[in-house]
Amino acid sequence: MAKFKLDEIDHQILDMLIENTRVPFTDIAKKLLISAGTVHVRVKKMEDAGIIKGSSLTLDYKKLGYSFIAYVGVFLQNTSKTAFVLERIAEIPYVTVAHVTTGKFNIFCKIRARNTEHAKDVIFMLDDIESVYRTETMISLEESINDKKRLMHSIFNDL
Amino acid sequence: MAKFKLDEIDHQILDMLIENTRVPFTDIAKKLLISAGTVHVRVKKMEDAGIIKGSSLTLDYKKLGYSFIAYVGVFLQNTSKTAFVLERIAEIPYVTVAHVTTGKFNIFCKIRARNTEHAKDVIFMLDDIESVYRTETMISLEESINDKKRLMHSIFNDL
DNA sequence: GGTGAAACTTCTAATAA
DNA sequence: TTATTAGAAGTTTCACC
Repeated sequence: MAKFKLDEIDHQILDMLIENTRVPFTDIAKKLLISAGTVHVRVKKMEDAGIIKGSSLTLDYKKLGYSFIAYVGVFLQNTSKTAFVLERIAEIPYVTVAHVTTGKFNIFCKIRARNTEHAKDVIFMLDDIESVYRTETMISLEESINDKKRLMHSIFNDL
Repeated sequence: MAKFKLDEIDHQILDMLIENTRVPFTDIAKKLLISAGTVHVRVKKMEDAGIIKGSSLTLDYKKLGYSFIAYVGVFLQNTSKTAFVLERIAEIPYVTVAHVTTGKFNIFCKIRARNTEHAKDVIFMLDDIESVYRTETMISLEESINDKKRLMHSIFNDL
């Protein structure tokens, strides 16, 4: 898995696209004092290299009635059942992320739900999976950072 | 905080944009058998309503040399210092998400780093924050779900 | 609400440097 | 590698359903 050598121009293009994927290439070109064609070529190159995997909308889940976020640590009776349990977890749509982890838990999930009542249902679904021994829930009271752009800056200052 | 009433058309527009924000409105229009103008108006409405907060790129952090993900639970000596600690955490760029939580930990973070060595540095930075009592790290061995689209389907089937 | 077409903007690929 | 250019494609507005 190679590291790619992106120069300052690539970096700045990513920067602008991370904030808004629909920024016209012509705007990017104007700001960076290069041609729109160049922006196009570079974005394409990063897509071909797989650095840019895609793009997605940022939605306001609160406005959609889904304001409840919790993290759930899952303990398994038997670690060999990890793959099986992951498959079952993948069937619960309100589980948005699941990681196999070292440390306290075997599997670690993030869930998004309407409210505590709904979250309870989701957690029960997790508890009901065969070979899940028990779960431990951490309810998010407040989300305070989520800064992709700043991470990118750090990454680029490293390279 | 009002719930918005999105109809099936809005839902399908979001669906397509979630997968790729640069899908031309003309393509969406063709698929949904409506005019491009309508797509434009509806997207604008959802933006104005704040349901669509923005858009962002999905990058391959592995290819950028950042393959290490861990979750870190933070214990505070004094809960009243939560805001202060969050500010300090916000200064560490490799911490990509932080939540104030109920349950075991006071604050719960996700970090992204180059490797174990680098992660250790980041965790030390967390440990060094005044009034952080101790931390507990869970290293992600494997990330297995991250399906925004499926969540959206569930949300829409609810409404 | 939606449409369709016009006017405007952007994209993209080929060519040239 | 980058810039230019021109035709293709997409966006946005608006008069009219």
